Amino acid sequence: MEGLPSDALVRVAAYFQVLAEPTRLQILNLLRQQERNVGELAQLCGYSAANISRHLSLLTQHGFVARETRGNSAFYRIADPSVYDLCDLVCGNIARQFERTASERAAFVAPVAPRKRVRGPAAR
Amino acid sequence: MEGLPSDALVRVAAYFQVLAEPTRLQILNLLRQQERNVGELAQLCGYSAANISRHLSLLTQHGFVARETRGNSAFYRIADPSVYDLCDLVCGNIARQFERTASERAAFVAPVAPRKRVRGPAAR
DNA sequence: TGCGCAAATAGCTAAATAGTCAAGTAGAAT
DNA sequence: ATTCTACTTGACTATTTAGCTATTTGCGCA
Repeated sequence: MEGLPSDALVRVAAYFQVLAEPTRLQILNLLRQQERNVGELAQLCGYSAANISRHLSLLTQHGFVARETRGNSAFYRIADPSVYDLCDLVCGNIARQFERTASERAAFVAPVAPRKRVRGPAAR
Repeated sequence: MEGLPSDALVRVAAYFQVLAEPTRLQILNLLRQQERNVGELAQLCGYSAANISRHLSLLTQHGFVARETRGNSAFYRIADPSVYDLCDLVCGNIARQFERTASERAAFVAPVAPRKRVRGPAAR
């Protein structure tokens, strides 16, 4: 994405925006296993069906999931599995950040030598 | 990211949120070439230095960029190049979406056979 | 034809946030 | 020391949006 025109950046940002919401990530996670209808997803997520329906609408618009109406339910399934690769990449980055901050914290904590516990009376 | 606990989803969502903003993507794009100070970035982006400074603060907090003060300027550079892999992946997905919608559009337009232009008088 | 259920939408509220300008802060240079 | 410059932060506004409840739509079925 070297020299992207500004409206391309807008589009990429919109794509990220769809994924920038815990409830939508949870939905994607649930659909990883199997397709689900709105009511099931609502119950599993612990939100109203109206809310989940909106999220699903957004996910559909952006091509993350696909809708199929069957009986009088609407079933949703993953349309683009590559989103999971994306999430895995992000998880990796976050894990690295964790290590980084952990070692930074260590830089503050470590200087005081670890006290040697001798016959200590049950601490705490 | 199979069975992530809900606070992990919150963290992943926050990560995506940082990238869900055209101005921040533009900043990351600019820093791809070389490090820059706040004033330069502000001018290149066409926003106030205050605004850009805020964006840079967020990017720094999340480990995307690193700050180094030199002279009386603050220079920023990319701290985690893997963000570009992420963006490339997203660009690929968006491109595929484009093709998909293009072929869907074609399904509406194509049925009318392409008219054969015969000695046409300058159309339009 | 009308009933009943699932999903989608309308309308609302509260919270988050990108942008602004103004004020504060901290080095550099005179 | 004072001033200049660059960056940051405070305070505000406007916009977006995740959640709710209530209503409408659409399909299956009696």
